[in-house]
Amino acid sequence: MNDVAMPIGQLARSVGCKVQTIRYYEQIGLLPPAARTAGAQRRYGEAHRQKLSFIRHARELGFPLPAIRELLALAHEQDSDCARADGIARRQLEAVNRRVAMLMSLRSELERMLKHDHGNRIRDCRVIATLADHGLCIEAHHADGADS
Amino acid sequence: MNDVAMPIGQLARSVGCKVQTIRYYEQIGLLPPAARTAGAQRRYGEAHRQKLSFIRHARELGFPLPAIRELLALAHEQDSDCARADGIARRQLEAVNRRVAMLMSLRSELERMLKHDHGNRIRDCRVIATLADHGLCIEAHHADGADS
DNA sequence: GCTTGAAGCTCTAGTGACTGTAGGTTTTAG
DNA sequence: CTAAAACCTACAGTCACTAGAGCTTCAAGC
Repeated sequence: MNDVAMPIGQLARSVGCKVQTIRYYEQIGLLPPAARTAGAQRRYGEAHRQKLSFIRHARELGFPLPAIRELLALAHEQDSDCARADGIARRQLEAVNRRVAMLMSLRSELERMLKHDHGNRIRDCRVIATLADHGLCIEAHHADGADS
Repeated sequence: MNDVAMPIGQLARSVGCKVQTIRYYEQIGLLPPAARTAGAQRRYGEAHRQKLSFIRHARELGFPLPAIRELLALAHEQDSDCARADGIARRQLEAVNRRVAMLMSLRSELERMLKHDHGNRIRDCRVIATLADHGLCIEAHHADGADS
């Protein structure tokens, strides 16, 4: 294993993210500053790789960076209570559940829009009509929080 | 019906969005500029309300603003072909399907993380462990990888 | 007609989580 | 020793809003 002295590009490839993302994480203090060569290039070891991997994995699960920051702090204090980490994950699960539910209803509406589209002219187009008239929806999706 | 001369706040409430959002849509040219009172306040009629409703509905369905812009243009030329609108909706459906699939796998991992969490100390915490070790995943979520 | 408070106005900056670009320097393979 | 790839900093841009400062206008009650 090339445990030490890994340049940033190699680290990026090894965890599947962009070089700039790593620099960004360092900039906002999510990753500790890397060691530098005489020419000021970053060099990483296994500890950094693991931490970055943790961050990326949590990001893929949809955790926002503040939550990840908290999880990282928690992971460091080995004897602290698990309940906080548990709570963060639970909140994340609830957010995921909400998003899934919303997307499923959106999907059914899109499918319905496409299935019933008989006209080949805009004035008969179900897609446009459905979007224009909220009343044509089966379900109301205007839950609350705008989601990205 | 107060068909004409509706101020921005009332319009915002009637479609369930923020006042700033409406001004933003006007600014980026998604909504045509409103009529103004002598004192330069915006006043809206039914046509504006319908257009804004269309936009909000499409946003709730996950359409990005450029796609909505295209749909609005399409809806205007009443005799153009429906295929383009259809294509946009179809692409959107595919995106929604991908997102649902991803979120479902994320959900199952989050549930697994929480279910198997027996330790009440961080060192036994499944949540932290799962995030730390990518190998504990059932499925890999790293959709695309610019890997060697 | 006058007052008052809610609602409106513009303009600017901030959000989250990156991504891209310009212009220069360092490393590394041949 | 050279040339190309990878690296560096610093800053601007993305998307779709959201928030705030500091001011003006509107509508209702008296």
